Amino acid sequence: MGRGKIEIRRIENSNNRLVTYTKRRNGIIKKAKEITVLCDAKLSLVIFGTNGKMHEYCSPSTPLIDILDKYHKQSGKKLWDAKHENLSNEIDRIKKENDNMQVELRHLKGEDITSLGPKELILLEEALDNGLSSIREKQMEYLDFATKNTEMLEEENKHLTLVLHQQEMVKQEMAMEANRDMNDEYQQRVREYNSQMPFAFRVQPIQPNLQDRM
Amino acid sequence: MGRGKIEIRRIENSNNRLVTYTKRRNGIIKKAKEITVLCDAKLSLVIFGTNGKMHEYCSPSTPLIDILDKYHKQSGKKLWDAKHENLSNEIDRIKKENDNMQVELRHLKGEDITSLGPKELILLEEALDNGLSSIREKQMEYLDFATKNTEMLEEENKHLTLVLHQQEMVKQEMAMEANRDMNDEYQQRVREYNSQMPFAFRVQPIQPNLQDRM
DNA sequence: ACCTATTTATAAAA
DNA sequence: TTTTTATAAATAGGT
Repeated sequence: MGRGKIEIRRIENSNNRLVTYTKRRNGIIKKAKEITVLCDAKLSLVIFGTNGKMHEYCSPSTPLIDILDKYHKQSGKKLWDAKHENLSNEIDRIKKENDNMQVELRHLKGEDITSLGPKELILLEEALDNGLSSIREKQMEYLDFATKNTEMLEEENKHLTLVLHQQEMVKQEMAMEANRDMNDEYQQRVREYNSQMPFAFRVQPIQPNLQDRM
Repeated sequence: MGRGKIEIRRIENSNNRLVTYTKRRNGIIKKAKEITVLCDAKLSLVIFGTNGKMHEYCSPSTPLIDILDKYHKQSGKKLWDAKHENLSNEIDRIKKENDNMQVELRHLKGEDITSLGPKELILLEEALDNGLSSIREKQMEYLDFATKNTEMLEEENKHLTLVLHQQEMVKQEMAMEANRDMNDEYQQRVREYNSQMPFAFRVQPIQPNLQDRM
C-alpha cells in the first residue's frame, strides 16, 4: 500500500525505517482504537521503536493491569513472578479456610443446619455441650471468687470498723484530757463569739463526731 | 476500506460485529508482526473480544514480561506494585477476619476462655444455648420423622402379612381340591415309592406347608 | 468461507 | 519533518 510494494523484511535504510515505523505505529494505534469502538473489544498495545521510545494504547476504562490480569489467567503464563502467585494462592487458601470457619460458626450458632444429618447434629450437640460446661465452669470460678472476695471484704470491713472504733475511743479520751487542760476563759470566749453569729458560719471542729461535746 | 464506508461506532448487529472483529483482529496482528520485522520494533498486543476470548501477539524473542518491565519503567505507572500491594492488603484483611473467627470458634468450644469476663461469658452462654436449642429442635424433627416412618412401615408390614395369609388360604383350598381330584392309584404309587427311599431324597411338594396332609 | 468494490494505509517523492 | 499522491492492502457487505 504505497507507491511500490515492499517485502516484509527489515528496512535497512535507517531513515526510511524510522519514517515507516512512525507511520505504521500510528496506523496500528488507529486500528486498535477502531476495533475497541467497533467491536467493543478490550485491548492493550505497547510498542517500542528502535530508539527505545515507548508508545501504548489501552482500551478505555480498562486499566492495563486488568488486561494483563486476564492475560495472566487465560494464557497460564506467569507474568508476575512466583511471589505474586504465592500471594494469590495464599489468598485462595485463606478464603477457603474462612468459608469453612464461617460455616462451622453458623452451625454452632444453630444456623443453616437444614442440610445436616443426624450424626452431624449429634457431634454439634456434643461440641456445644462441652462448650457450655467449660463456660459454666468458668462462671462458677467467677462466682466462687466473688463469694470469697465478698467474705474477705466483709471480714476486713469488720476489722477496720473495730480498729476505727478503738482509735475513736483513744481520741475521745485524749480530747477529754485536753479539754480539762484548756484555758477556761478562752473556751468561754469561743462560746460567746459563736452565739453571736448564725450557726452555718461557726467554726466547726474537724472531727464532726466530736462536735456533740462542745 | 470496504464496499461501503462505516462510521467508527459500535456495530449493533452482533453477527457483523463478530465478523468485523475477527477480520480486524487478524489485520492488526498482521500489522503488528510486520512492524516488528520492518522496523525491528518491540511490541506486545493483547486483545479480548466480547466473547472473552483472548488473542495476543508479542514480538519474537521478547518475553512479554520484559516489555511490561520496560513499560513499567518508562510510564512510571505501577503495574504489579499496585497489584502486589492490593493483594497484601487483601491477605491482611482476610487473615484478621480469620483470626477473629478462630477466636470466636474457640470460645464457642469453651477453649481459651480464661481471659473472658463474666459478661462475655454470659453472652457466650446465651449463644451456645440458642445453638443447642436449634440443634435439638432439628434432632426432634429427625426423631419425629423416624417415628412416623417406623409406624408407617409397621402398618404396611401388617397389611402385607395379612394379604400374604389370605393368598395362602386360597392356595391351600385350591390344593385340597386338586388333591381330591387326583387319581387315587397314582397317589398310592407315590406313597409306595417314597417309602422305599430315604426321606431326604423324597420328592417334596413345592408348597412345604402342604406336606402335612400327605 | 470466499469475493470484490471500495475505503484506507502507506511507500516514495517532494 | 510533513504533505502529496500513486499504489498496495484491508475490509464491508454480499454470496
